[in-house]
Amino acid sequence: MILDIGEVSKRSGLPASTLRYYEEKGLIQSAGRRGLRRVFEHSVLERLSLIALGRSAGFSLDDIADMFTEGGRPRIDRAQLAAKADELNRVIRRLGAMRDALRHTAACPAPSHMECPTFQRMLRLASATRARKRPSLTTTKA
Amino acid sequence: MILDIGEVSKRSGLPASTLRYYEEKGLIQSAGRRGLRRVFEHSVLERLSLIALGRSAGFSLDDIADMFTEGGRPRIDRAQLAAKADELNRVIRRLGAMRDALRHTAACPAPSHMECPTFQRMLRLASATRARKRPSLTTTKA
DNA sequence: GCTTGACTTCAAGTTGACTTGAAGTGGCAA
DNA sequence: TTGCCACTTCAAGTCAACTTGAAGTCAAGC
Repeated sequence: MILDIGEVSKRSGLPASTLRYYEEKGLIQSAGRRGLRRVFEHSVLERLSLIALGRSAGFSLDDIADMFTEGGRPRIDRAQLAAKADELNRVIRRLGAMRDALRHTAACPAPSHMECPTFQRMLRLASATRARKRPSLTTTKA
Repeated sequence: MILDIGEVSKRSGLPASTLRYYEEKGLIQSAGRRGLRRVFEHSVLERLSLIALGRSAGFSLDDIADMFTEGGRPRIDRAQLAAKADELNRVIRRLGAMRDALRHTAACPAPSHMECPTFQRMLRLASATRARKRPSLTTTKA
């Protein structure tokens, strides 16, 4: 089964421009061309799922590219996965504390948040969390 | 107690350029100038903690600016906080599932991850998680 | 045979949060 | 008084992951 870029776009939910970009980056390959047009094998969809997975686990496209350039099929280092899981776990804990503090603050009767000890604890927690480059998440851009 | 930008930088851990940038964005104010130089009140450090908190909870700088331009002291909408907490909670659940799946996969004896049902479930989970703009988190830049 | 519109390339633009560089200023220790 | 160097401004650069636009190609349906 072969697909043109429009079909892959439709099935994967990714715009064609993104697919071209991914190809340029070496994340996916087309099976060839029909005229000018790229022709994709059906398996590219599986590959794209894998890429989505990596992205949502917090890997960069470059990280992901490294994961399966070798050979052709995904080669994923189990130790790397475990390390990523641990990292994720730390993030989750921190976010959990943040969520709880947010909830408390939302319900807190102190006239100013500044006088609320939970809020102050949250402040210290946040300040301790330096060294992250990007907004950590949920940049949903309202 | 007043501080020059170098001192604020040292105490907050933020580069001076970032402090100027924050001032330009209206996130912090200097108490005035001594000659050309900005003079900050000690309270700016508290403000910076607050900003760090907001950032780590996933608010953009603009979001944060909105939170305390009114008046001068932080005005944080409790409903907004609660909403953010809920959003955070959804993220946490998703990340938890991802973490578990990563761990499973790291330990999974299937010869190829593709044959592992948990891995496949994770793939579906990841594919369902579209519509996020930025890499969700932990872009630690190895 | 001709139009249509989905495809193509390539360069440039976008976004958010900063950083960097060049060129200038001025407070303060010696 | 002098000189250092932390400060200043302003413009431009960076980064990742794309998106957009202009200009061109071409397979297929009418």
